Amino acid sequence: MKRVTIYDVAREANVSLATVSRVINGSSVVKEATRQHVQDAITKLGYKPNAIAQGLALQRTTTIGLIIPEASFTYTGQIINGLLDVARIYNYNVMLHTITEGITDAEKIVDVIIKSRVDGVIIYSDKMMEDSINMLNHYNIPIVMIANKGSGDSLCSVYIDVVKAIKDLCNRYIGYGVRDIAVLDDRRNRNSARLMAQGAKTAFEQNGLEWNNFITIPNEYRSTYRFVSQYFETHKHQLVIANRDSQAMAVVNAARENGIKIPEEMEVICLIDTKYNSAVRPKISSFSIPSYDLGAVSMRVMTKMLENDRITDREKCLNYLFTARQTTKNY
Amino acid sequence: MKRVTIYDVAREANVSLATVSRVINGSSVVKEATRQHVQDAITKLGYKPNAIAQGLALQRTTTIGLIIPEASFTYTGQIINGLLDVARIYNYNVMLHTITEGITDAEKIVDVIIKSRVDGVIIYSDKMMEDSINMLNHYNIPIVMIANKGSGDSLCSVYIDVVKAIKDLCNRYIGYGVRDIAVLDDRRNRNSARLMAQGAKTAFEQNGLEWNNFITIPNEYRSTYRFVSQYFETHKHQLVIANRDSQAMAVVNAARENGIKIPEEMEVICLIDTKYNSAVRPKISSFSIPSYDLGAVSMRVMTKMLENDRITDREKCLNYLFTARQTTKNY
DNA sequence: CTGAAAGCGCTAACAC
DNA sequence: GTGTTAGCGCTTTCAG
Repeated sequence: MKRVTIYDVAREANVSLATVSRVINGSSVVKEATRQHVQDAITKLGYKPNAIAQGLALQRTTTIGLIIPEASFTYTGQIINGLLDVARIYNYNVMLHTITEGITDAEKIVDVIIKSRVDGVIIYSDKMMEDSINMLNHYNIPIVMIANKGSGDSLCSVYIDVVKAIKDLCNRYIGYGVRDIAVLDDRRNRNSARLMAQGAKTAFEQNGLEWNNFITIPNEYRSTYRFVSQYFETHKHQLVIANRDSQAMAVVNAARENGIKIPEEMEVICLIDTKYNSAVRPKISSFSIPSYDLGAVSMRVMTKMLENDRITDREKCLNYLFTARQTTKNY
Repeated sequence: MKRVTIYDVAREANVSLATVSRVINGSSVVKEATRQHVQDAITKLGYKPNAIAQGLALQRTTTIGLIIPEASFTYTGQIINGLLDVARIYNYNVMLHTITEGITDAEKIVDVIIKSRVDGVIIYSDKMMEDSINMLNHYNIPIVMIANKGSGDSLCSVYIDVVKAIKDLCNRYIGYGVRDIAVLDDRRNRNSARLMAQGAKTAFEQNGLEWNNFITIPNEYRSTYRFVSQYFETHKHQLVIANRDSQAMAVVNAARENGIKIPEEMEVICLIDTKYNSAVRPKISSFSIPSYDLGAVSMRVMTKMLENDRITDREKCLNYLFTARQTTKNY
């Protein structure tokens, strides 16, 4: 099927291109009769405007780039859903890029992004992408960071205050008399792990205590489980805070296999929970991160930047909520 | 930063646009000296070709559209990863679209796809989307379907033979003397459930037996778990085959809560397992669907279609592999 | 080997 | 209200 262009429509409707253009862009100056005429021609020919040509003429593509870490869809999925739902409302398309830590070269991805002339880019980022962000910033392209605080001229962010979440949690437990609280590393999201540790440290310091219970996972272990199953042969804590629910599950399984009773002897809490938590026994006590909102809000922020709306808050902090389940005692 | 165009480069290098164009497209006719000269200008100015303008001139965008069902990233994630890895190799971009059954209007998404002028579209589809596929076919745009067999003029598919997988499995169990095999519905993927049932039915028929052990999940139940926890109060099977591992987990949990011993009294197997299966106890015996390959192969097929390579097989069947774990006895 | 010029499909002044 | 026309940035004949 030969692609039909605006010329074909113009000829069919006996008007000029300009008029057709006006009709498809909903300009109000067109006389109703001719507008109808053009509409008919459009449907008759099955004409669909060429977004590429529009993009070239308008210098905007109504497409945004989304960059996410590879293989992490379990916890990025909801973000994407939220983002796409909002994008759809505003008629934006989304170009998806993934990056792999240690493999993807910042330069390469920036290259692709810039060439594709997206109107903006949303990055679900770890600290590792600082490079890309700096380079993109140099091109003056609007950026929204998810999960990382920060802002700038054409940079906004939507994040969850991890530090505060963990700090408040630790403060509560310290209040219960608990002193042995450990934070488990997450090699897939080192930054989040770092923030959790910071929260714990702050809470302890506020109570005049010292904290250095960060459990590092050495690189040689292929999975969290591999490591913790060994770790809990010789360790035990009153409370272990993990990043993802899958890690918390690994902790629970490993601890139990080593005879540690959950939650009686050791409690486990995670920061990010996915729908799998509901299928798992015991259900992990967790924070619910509003992932969907994270995506939806960042896309909305992006549209504001692109439409030059006044942005009241360039750093949007979303709330988390703690839900006690089966891996914590109920004090 | 003002965007630098091919003109700027041409001026800087004291050549014509045509020459610059030749250089960036690697044409071999350019004299090495001028080519170097142009290269220098390009790096000096930080020039990056405008893919939109190229798209308009070449009538191709090196972008493909990917359509997946919303909210299903747990089992689509690997597909996307595979697809993007291959796309990256061939320098294709991927535009992501999600559809929600019953909500997204097929017409609307086709509209968006066509307007965006992608070179081809890959659809991870259930039978539901026949409409969209037909409409797209009408526009003569190359299509690759994932998970659904079928082919046509500009249509290829990459799939797993679910029927065969389940048929073989059932045949084996029938050989063990097992007769009470049930297949659990999946409301999120009715088609897959249907194919599983077909496989079971075929196996039984091949053995001169009748089969009608399909467990339908009524719509009023909000989750598989809600339903099965009730179901297993009054039912028990020798083997239950579920589609997703999360469903299998629900079955295991529900059965146990009703005093049914797994795997001694009832075995459970699922078709699709995600990485969560490894964090769960008991580990579900399952087929491993080569999701990554599903994505990677479809993208490779797509590049072949787009590059007009000879395609030997328009319907590519990938292999599954059964892995016995803790929810099956080892016969 | 390189340059001039037409065209890809559309928008947006500027005329009329 | 509608038409004319000059771009948007790039590729690609066709000359030279």
